[in-house]
Amino acid sequence: MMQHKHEIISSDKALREKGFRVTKGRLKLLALLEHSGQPLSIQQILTLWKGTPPNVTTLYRSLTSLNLSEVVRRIDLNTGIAHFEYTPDRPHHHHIICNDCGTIEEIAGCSLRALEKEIVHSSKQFKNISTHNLEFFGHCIRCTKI
Amino acid sequence: MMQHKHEIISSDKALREKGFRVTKGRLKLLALLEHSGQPLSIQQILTLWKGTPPNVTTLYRSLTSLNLSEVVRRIDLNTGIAHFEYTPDRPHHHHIICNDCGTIEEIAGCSLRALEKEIVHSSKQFKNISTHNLEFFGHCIRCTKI
DNA sequence: TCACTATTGCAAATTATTTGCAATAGTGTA
DNA sequence: TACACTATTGCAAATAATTTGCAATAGTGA
Repeated sequence: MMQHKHEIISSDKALREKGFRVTKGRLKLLALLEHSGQPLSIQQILTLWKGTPPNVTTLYRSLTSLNLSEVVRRIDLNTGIAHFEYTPDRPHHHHIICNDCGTIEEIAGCSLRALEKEIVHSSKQFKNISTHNLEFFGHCIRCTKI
Repeated sequence: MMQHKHEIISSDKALREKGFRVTKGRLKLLALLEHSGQPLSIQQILTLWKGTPPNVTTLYRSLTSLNLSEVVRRIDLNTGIAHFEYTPDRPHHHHIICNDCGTIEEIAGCSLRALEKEIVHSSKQFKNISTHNLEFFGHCIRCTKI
């Protein structure tokens, strides 16, 4: 309980530091994302929303602010639409997506820091890597059997 | 010269094996992608096209076929639109993209095979990874100075 | 509590991508 | 080479995702 409270407060801070306001809608959106435990698309967010959902436009704008505040991460699962996941208090990680059914599995941890250093070291144009997107694709056992 | 011819012929084969036809438009598209040496968006392809460009619809359809033939790879650079790059005779690799100006630098090689094995080993739902998308983001030196 | 400005909702505009259909062009076979 | 078969193309129109403008509303600091 207290921990949950604590997370909300830290998201607050992240937003404020970027000059964004902490609104009820954004908090509810964050709670929804945190709760789902999965990267969600805009449509999925609207479906899961309890009560009157915000306007789609608002959702896009909120997610952009949250993303810039690094409280939410925007990821691309090769589906052509954006997905968003809650990031505070969760280690950076990646996913495997089933090419057939779309099942998403989270992969614990990420060991690419060393690789980033190497890249920055040998690159001429880049001396700084802020982040990376890594997603794996394959077939889950259910879809392999079929 | 001969080498170039050779590459075209192997793309031919890849298309045919998937039951696709080798058309003039597709060959020209492949040549364009190969030549640019960069992942290109649909709009960029149209801009770079010499002579009367194909219809956008055709471009989408051709790129889909080429992608299925594994002669072209569709990648997501977090820009919201699809990018396509030529793959034959080139080792699998990734990119760094500048968050400010969009500069794309190719990173030679890819060392994720071992990681893929580990993942498959510890995953319950996935026993097979067919591919992965990995892109790094940062600021190029030009944009860092500004 | 008040003034200032970011955020929201709504309608409408963009932009990316897909679909249907008739005309055209590749491909295998004779 | 000619022919039949069917994938591909172009065009128009439909979807789908995302963005923009503007007035009303709500969060923030003083």
